[in-house]
Amino acid sequence: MADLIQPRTLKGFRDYLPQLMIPREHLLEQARRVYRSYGFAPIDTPALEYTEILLGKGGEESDKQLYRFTDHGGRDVALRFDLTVPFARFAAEHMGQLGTPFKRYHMGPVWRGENTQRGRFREFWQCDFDTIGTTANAADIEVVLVIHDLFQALGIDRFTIHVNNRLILNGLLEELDLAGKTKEMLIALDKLPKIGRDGVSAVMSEKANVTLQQAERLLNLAEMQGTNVEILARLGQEFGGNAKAAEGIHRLEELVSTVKAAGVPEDKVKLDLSIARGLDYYTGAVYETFLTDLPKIGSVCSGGRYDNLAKLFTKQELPGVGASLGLDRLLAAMEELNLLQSVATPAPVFVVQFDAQYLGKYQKMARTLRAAGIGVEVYPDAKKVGQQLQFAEKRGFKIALIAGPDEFAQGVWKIKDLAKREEASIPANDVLAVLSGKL
RNA sequence: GUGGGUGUAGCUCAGUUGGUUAGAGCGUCAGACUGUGGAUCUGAAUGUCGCCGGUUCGAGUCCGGUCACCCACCCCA
Repeated sequence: MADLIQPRTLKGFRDYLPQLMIPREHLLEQARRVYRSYGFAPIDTPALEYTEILLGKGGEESDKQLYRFTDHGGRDVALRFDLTVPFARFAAEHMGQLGTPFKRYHMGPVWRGENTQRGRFREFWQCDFDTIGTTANAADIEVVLVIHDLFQALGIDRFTIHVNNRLILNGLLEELDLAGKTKEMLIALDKLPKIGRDGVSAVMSEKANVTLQQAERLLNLAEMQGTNVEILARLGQEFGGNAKAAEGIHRLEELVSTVKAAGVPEDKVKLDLSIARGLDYYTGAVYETFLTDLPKIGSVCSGGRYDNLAKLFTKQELPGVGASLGLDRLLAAMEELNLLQSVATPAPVFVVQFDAQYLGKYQKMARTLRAAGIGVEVYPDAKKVGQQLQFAEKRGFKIALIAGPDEFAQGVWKIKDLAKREEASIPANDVLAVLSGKL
């Protein structure tokens, strides 16, 4: 009569049932395939790190979100809240064996103790890819290509990659003698859509003693709208005077033209001077990817360039650029947009157990097909055929194989297309070939 | 972390001004159908009304707390 423990999960932590886990694994497979196709190599790092490793990179906000505790040995430890900082530690620790440039991808769970919302969890997977050891714009450009190919591989066409370059803002701030106020300016500009020009202006003057004239120039930058070509032209006119800004503009120009030349549709990339990204370590290109049909869920793939990722851990300069796919946010978005197939089985072929006495024959056929790479499930009970077929369809099997005394006497199997409800008798030796053609 | 909203069977919801054994549809399971599944019919199971406590003769219905989810702020994937 012991009291039952209530089965439950923590806030922001979720279970994944097969209907969700099957597409989730599919996303992982596609991400892995695309990353590898560009030459990114896999790495992994521990979920738990010394707290000092994780602290002090992205400001107080991310510090507050750390799951932090003292382990059994009295060590101050924390769960990683992204894959970038652990990578910085990793790179600093192993640079000698890695060599540069080094391209890696890393997929795994991260933890953030912040408030939950739609598409915002406390445990979620990121799929990062980064190139370190080079400042070449080619690497910045490649990030866009990877993101594009990734979403294409996932069968998502309605998305836009928003691109900006912090050099432009930094250059302008430098020119306005506000280089020390970068963070305040970013935060203020970020509020533009909500509080408007005058509001931002007011915040700037209050938080950073910015004059109206200075604010005007910053706002002119942040509010810039138009096609990529128009924006680039106006940027050159208005801000090209500063060396840093000019460099940023040049990099964006090159990015836009190269991506286009590489065959990526123009409308997939949008220059957006309003995206700044809160993370302090970005210094050049920044990227955010939005789904056309669900922009409110936030960016599903973001990243940028950082001058010196590993400076906390090594004196060696380690510039890099990369981005992170928010696997679980994307999955939540796809679920909401009905982009997920509801399949509850990873195997396409179902073998009806017509009669228990033939179990050996059923399993032999199943093994033959499995050896050819086809997933096959044999039903465990010799229930009525109708029930088994109903089960098979509900689970999402594509093909059912049926054989009883009559079939075995004739040396054939019935192959049934569960969706079309058509069946045909096929000689036992041809089953593999016929199935291969159908799947 | 702050503010607002929601919380009744697996799912979508109904439950009159607090009043006897808490309902529907869908779904699930069994049977009609001992070699063939989306139809029909018959029957069945399932809820500590999120959880804890309070007010009351009596609470799903009121109050407080708590947990979870949703929305906004903040930040971000």
